[in-house]
Amino acid sequence: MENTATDFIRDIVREDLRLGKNDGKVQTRWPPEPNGYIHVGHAKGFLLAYEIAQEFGGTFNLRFDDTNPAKEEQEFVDGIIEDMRWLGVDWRSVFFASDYFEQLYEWAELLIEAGKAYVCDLSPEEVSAYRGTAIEKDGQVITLPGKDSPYRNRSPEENLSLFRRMRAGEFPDGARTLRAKIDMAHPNLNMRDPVMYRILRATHHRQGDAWCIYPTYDWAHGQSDAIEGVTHSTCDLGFENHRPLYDWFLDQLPIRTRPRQIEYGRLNLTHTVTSKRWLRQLVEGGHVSGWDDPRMPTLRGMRRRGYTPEGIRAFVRATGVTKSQGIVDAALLEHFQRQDLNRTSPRVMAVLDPVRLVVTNYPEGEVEWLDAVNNPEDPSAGTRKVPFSRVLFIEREDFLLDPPSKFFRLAPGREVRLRYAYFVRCVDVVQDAHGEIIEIRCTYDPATRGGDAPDGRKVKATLHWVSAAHAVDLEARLYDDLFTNDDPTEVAAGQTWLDNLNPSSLVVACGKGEPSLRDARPAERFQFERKGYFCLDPDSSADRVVVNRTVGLRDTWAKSQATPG
RNA sequence: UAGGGCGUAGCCAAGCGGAAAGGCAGCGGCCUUUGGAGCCGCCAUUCGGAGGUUCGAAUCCUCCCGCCCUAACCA
Repeated sequence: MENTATDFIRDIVREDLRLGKNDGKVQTRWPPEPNGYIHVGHAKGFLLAYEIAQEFGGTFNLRFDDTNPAKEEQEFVDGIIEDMRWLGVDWRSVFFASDYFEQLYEWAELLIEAGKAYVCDLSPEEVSAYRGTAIEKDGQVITLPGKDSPYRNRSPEENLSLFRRMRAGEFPDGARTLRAKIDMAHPNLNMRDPVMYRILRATHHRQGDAWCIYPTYDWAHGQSDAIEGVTHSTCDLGFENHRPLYDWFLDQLPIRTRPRQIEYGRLNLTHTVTSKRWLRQLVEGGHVSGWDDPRMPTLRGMRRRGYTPEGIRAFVRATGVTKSQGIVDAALLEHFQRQDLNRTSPRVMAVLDPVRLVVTNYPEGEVEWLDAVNNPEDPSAGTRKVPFSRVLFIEREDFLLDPPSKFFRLAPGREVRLRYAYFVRCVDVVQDAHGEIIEIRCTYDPATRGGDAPDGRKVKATLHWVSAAHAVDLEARLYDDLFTNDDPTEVAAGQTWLDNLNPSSLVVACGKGEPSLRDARPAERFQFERKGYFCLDPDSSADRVVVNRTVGLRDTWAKSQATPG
């Protein structure tokens, strides 16, 4: 794979290698919690870890961070694996933090025996108060120094006994915790005797009811990295101030390898949200059709929309790896999608807003099968036959009764080319009682068959079209930004972030497509000439063709119309 | 408030003491049987601000300003 990318994390890996750390090995991992489906932001995370392992001849593993049975489900582990595979990522092994519960438990006893952990009977509110959690005072937020828990000085023997009874299920949920004995005055709140175990009776998706105490993230994460032999443990900036704790735990344990946590800024995209909490609300609130709604930034949403794995990877790569927190313009994602789709998508003609065009001097009942190029970017894609006949459909917006000067398309008396077919000249227009155009009447020049005029005359426009008698009906789902503003988390006074939803993020059009579309398979991608990239939706059936617009073509004409002047 | 981070063009982002890469967006033009694609050109006298060190600073030092994160028995 061609990837000369470099960034501060790769610099660290390179330097560690140069210094001979970790016996010259590189091992990375990606540790999702199986509590939802993954999105582009996650893709940045695992692509980074995966590609680093590849570039440095190392190992990449997938590990599910399943330490909270209350939120996790098998459905999501399956979904995450499926989505990662689709993006083209693979791994040496799939691990589960829950497989380390016994080891973690033993290590916890080790800490207790060393006087480094204790069982605490404080309630969550009390823990928070003793910790010196920030409070508001005189309009100012202040942080108080922490106070020792009254249970902090229990003997190792008593702690061990209590901890074993916790595991044995002798106490109710939430009654006690095991806490690390670090420093209640530490400026980093994470170091003020963090909780290592909580009592929680919930059925774990893999462990069933084997446990009623569960390790917290902090007590499980670094240890899992160490057990697996991870050398470089990447995560997002949100975990920066957990690093001292990550290191502290590792310092107490008899481990053979020493993982290093490195944080990077997460990927945010304009006009969408990338937070499982918000995405879940969109799904559960019915604002989208599901986790795979084509407007969702989830990998399955993007897949259904027709985005290509290559395009997504190129996009993620282009955004770089830094510690700054930015919002990347969604136009960059679209750019990489168009770039990939342009060279790979077969072209097809489809009309999204059809209006009848009758070629008055073309023989009734006659059909010609004309040659059309499948992909001008790829000669090996070959050609296909497209039927031409007397009655056609063209795009309603390609005709104007009274065109402005810059409008090159069809108008009364004007001649244009029908792609791969003939030059036609508009000779008449039929309107209904409301002035709505119901039929455009043209004559064609038989000498221009294929689209070239032997006399060398030029036309200013080439239109796409379909033969009415041969057309397949299309339900075209046209997507726009899910949210109207760049950053949907910015909420106007008196509103919620849901008020930022774009009411026209989905528009359904009833179109007409060339007959080859009848044989399309779900997920198959096309370029509808002059309109955009589309793919077949799984909602399609034998008598219904449903397509999703992945992304439109760049349209400088529409743009110039949108901003007159 | 404390602790941890971050500030280079509209958006990402290189740069690490010798004198502002690149991509996206935008704007012109060429070309075109997709107003697509492609091609060419333009787009930061300046790097959050102010001082200082230096022959020389986006890069080093000092102070200031702004923004973000954390303060769950979530991850």
